Amino acid sequence: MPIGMLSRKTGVNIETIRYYERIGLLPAPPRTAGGRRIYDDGHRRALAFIRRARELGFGLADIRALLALARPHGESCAQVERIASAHLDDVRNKLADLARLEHILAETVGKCARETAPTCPVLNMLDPG
Amino acid sequence: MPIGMLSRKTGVNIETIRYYERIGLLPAPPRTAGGRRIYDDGHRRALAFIRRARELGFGLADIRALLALARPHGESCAQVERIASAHLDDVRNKLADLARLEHILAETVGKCARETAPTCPVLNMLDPG
DNA sequence: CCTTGTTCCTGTAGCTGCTACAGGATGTAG
DNA sequence: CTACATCCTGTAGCAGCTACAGGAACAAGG
Repeated sequence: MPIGMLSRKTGVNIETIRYYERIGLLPAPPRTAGGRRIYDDGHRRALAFIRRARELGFGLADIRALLALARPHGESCAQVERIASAHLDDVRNKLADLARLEHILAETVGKCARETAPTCPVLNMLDPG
Repeated sequence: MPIGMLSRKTGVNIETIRYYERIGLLPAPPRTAGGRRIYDDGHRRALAFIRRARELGFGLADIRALLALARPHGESCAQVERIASAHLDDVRNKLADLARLEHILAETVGKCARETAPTCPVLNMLDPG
């Protein structure tokens, strides 16, 4: 199948597919006589794998490692788990940061609605006096 | 004060201060005869403002707008509030996304610990079968 | 066979928000 | 007067794409 169809099937942008090939994340497919890429179902699965991993927030370096570990099926689960739980830690840290953010912002914007302050509550919070 | 002291006082990297100047976020200070930047307390306050706003997740475009609105004190609070609450929406969306992520990852990594699956649970979830 | 329209190709540059050099000039303390 | 810290400019790099420009290839209709 040509790149456009692969793009439609996986929901990954054509430019992004070529980008993944360029950085060596997705294997380069064979070409037609005219030079167009022809993909098979193996490529489709690999790209779908990458896409799901991206949706879960894994970085491309992690995904590269995961793809490598996905080949010899069976023994390397411990390594996979290490990558995944490191990423989970990361996500939890970001979550905590964002929650703190949300709290402060919500509070400050809330003051705007109550309209009791003489100066803008948002600028007030940002201004170091 | 020279740039290094400003950096220490605000916790903003020297390179970042120069970067802010280059993109027109922080006004260019006067220089010594030898060409070194000399900052005053106004610069310090502006930079501290920028820093707090960055910590709250505002983008540089938003900060540029906020800085402009911070000058004519008093009337433009509505615009400030619009920027802040748009950002708050953004933060809440990201928060929801991350929470979903966290849930899926935690569940999957949890399966690894229970060790009952024949194949790696993480790879299993990523693999589109 | 020829045209039209779509798809595809390569290569480069842009985005955000910094950070990290290289290679040199300047300021300050002993 | 010499060290040494601090500063200068300019460029290039990071993630992870996205958006062109300028051209070639293919499928379908006449």
